[in-house]
Amino acid sequence: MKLIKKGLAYVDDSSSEEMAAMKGTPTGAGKNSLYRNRAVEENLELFQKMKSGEFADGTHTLRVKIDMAHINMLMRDPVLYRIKHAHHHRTGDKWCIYPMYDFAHGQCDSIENITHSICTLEFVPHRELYDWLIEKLEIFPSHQYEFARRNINYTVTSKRKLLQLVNENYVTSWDDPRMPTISGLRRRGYTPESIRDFCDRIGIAKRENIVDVGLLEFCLREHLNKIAQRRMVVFDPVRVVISNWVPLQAGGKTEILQSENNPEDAGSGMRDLPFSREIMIERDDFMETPPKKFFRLAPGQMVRLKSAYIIKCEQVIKDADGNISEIHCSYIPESKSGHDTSEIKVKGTLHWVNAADAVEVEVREYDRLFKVEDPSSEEGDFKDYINPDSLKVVKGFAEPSIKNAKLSDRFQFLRKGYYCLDKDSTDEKLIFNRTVTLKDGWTKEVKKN
RNA sequence: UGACCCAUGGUGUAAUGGUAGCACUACUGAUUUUGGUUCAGUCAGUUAAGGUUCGAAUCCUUAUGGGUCAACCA
Repeated sequence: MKLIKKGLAYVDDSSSEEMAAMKGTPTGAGKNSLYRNRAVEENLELFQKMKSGEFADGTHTLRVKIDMAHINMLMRDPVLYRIKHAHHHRTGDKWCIYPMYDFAHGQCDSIENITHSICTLEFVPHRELYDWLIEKLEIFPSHQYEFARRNINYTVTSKRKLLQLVNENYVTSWDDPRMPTISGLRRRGYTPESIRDFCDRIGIAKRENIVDVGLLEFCLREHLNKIAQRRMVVFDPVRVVISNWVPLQAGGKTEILQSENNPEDAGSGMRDLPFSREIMIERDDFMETPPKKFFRLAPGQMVRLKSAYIIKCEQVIKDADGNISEIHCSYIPESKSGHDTSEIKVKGTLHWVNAADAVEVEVREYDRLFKVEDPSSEEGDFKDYINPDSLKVVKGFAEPSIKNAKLSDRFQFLRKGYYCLDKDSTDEKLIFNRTVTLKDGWTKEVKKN
């Protein structure tokens, strides 16, 4: 109203197409609207009618009168209000006009006495209009400051693009653990501390950027390493029989061992770990003909079982197809963890679970959502570059203490990665999300050779 | 054929006109009952050309490269 009365705003009857045609181009001036010089009284009356719903959607707009030849296209008489017969939760159906973003922006900031209104770089040209409106409206002078948005490689951060991923079912929901949304990251197991640390490290500036997702993962691992409870879970098991352990049937027993919950946190305590004649280890922790520097199990070689004993591989049992079905090992009784008097030094330590009470769990392994670093800058649609293998569901066999897992717990599955319980879990079936893997020096070593 | 924004190692980000630094990554090595962690170290940078200045990443000019702008979207 103030602008109309000042003779700075007018009601325009042009259609959207007509207005676009008269707007000109970045290199050519636009033309004045036929309705630009309406009398103040007439404008007030028409605007009143727009508001009260006497016109159909799209028939009229309220525009501000600046300069149709302005070098900044946003200053060529931009629209302030358009008619929309939309139901509003406060005004119901009585109020039929809605402001454009540029018109509302400065006033919202001003009403709240915002001194620094920050936004992304594409709004730089809008600042001129923002300032112009504040000046003419004579309201509190908020100021807009622009910075570059933060991008992360192998994903998209645009809300509009993320919306497509949800709507078109490329992911299950906004909180799908592959989504770079707060709810997605949270469900995936990211801690708030790690996200804040990441934000501090990447800083803020005006230049285009794509931050390496590796930095986010570094912040995450650094925090998780300090707080995550250690557990042992075997994913692709092979059975190991401790040949010199007395079988249960012959009076042998299950020994209860102790293991620290977190070696980085002295106050985190210990937990019980059953150990007996038959255990499971990771299939790729054994090789019949190992390369150099393979510090795991191999015929005749010794390794330590974490928090348990040192074992020596004596014999490999294969099935009819030649696949390894069992590995027979002897254990060194004097090498018990914490009471080792054997003086044997081994290079490798393996995680394991006791076969008799292993708990089967489902594990969801996530990978990057896109195959390329910057999906939006590639040819064609960004969705053409979605990684089809971003979710892999696998089985795991966990030590019995896993049954006490709560939704808020963070775990490190030894030598594997960080995991958390997913909300899809039931009492019968525990489901874990892989938050992030551990740094893996060995695969790198293998690739070199 | 216009206007505006931006340009520092592979990545991200610092440096009243005064020694180009920090972090991640990569690579070496040490430690390790997680090939994790930790510790020590190495490689690597001011887009280019002029100008101003005792002195330029910083100021000026031009060039080059990248981004943005023609919704009744936000």
